[in-house]
Amino acid sequence: MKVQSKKDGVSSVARSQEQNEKMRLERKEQIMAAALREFSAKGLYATKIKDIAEYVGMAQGLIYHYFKSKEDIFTELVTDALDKMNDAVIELGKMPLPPHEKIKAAIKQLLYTIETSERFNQTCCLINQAANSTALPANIKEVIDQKRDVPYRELAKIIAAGQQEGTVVAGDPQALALVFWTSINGLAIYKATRQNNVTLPDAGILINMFVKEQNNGKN
Amino acid sequence: MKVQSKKDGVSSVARSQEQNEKMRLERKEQIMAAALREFSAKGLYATKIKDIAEYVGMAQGLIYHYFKSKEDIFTELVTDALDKMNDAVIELGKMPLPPHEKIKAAIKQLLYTIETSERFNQTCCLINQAANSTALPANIKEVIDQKRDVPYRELAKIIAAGQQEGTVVAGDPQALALVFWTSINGLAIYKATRQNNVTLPDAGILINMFVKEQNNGKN
DNA sequence: TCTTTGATTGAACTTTCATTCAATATTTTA
DNA sequence: TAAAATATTGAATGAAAGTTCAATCAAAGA
Repeated sequence: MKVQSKKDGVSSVARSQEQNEKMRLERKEQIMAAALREFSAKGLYATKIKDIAEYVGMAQGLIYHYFKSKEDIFTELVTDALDKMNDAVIELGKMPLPPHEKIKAAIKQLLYTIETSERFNQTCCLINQAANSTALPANIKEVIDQKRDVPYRELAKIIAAGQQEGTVVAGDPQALALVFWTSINGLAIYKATRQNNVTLPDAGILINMFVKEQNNGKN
Repeated sequence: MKVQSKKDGVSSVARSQEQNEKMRLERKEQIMAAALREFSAKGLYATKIKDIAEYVGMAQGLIYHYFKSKEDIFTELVTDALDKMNDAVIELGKMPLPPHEKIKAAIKQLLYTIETSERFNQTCCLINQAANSTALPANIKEVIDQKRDVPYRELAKIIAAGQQEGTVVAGDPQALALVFWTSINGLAIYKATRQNNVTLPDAGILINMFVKEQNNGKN
């Protein structure tokens, strides 16, 4: 029975087909984590491959063993981020709750995530950069154009449903959804760029902006 | 009496001391307008001097007759933008109106500006990029660190005063100010990046988020 | 142990700019 | 009109950075 000593200290029975694949994915994940950190802080063009490689602790050239190009890393990060965000929003829509409770739950969850997850905030920065730059390669722009409107649309549906029930404040659902997401996004970015003592709004403040008062008891 | 024929078609009595200075400033203004357009869409590092020069219709080299460097243009743009924004907010604070009316006026004015001024929206994009990038040269970062908190602080004061009077919604003033500006900023950026049919929120929607209902009659 | 495969390195290659500069054109002054 | 000052051009320069590659190392299979 052969035992392999791995870099990460894990020893196991040889099973290299899968093991190799898994290690490769772990390595890619390391690179992507470093790239997210760098890209979210500096953007695609101010981030150097050298920065990412140094952060991971590998030679520049090795990056190209795992990714075709710098833009490729960026594209993969942005695609993943948008997909996860969109999946979460679609899940929210499917939850067995009345619309205003969905909104309350979303606000609480999002604020908690902003408070606790540096990675989430970095991801918001990344999406922000990607969505607001016309300088990106065409393939990234396609991905963005195709995916970035989903949260607005889904939330607008929930808001419209809540207005039907009389539990959500009046106003064009699209417009309200827009304000909702720009706020959340802005808060995440604000937090990401000043780790120190940031006063984030209490969930109640945001809930009051979207849910009618009588439906906003503490729970 | 000598008559000069100018590029811009203006003929006038020779008075070159001032005239030259004025022409120089006009030229700088042209460059800055082009640079704002490019920087706001692409960021500092994805924007090439060639892009700016082409947009103005001059040779690359000539840019350096008017500015020391690319970063210099960026710095000047960001400084001007932050100063104007801060001046406007401070003016708002001094207006002879009760706090909630200041907020209502600000929302109306800002939404109208977002609706009508492409330049304002570009400026928001520029500030957004500048404030959220750690990749900028140190001197720009100093300018930003020093100036970017003014609108939050000033608005928080107004909000706190309104709460004293019972006309503004409850919640930490800092946090409310943060939501206010992230919303405004987000809307401007949203508009800037999709010129087509964007549904901006009605002023009433935003006013209801910050001003108590009984103080929110149409006027 | 020997071979093969994949991981890793770091230097070399190449391209892309920002910036400089010598030359030219234009305007102003005398 | 001639000299001086200013504006303008576009090519040259040089540095920075993305990407490639030949060589080395490490692990796995036979």
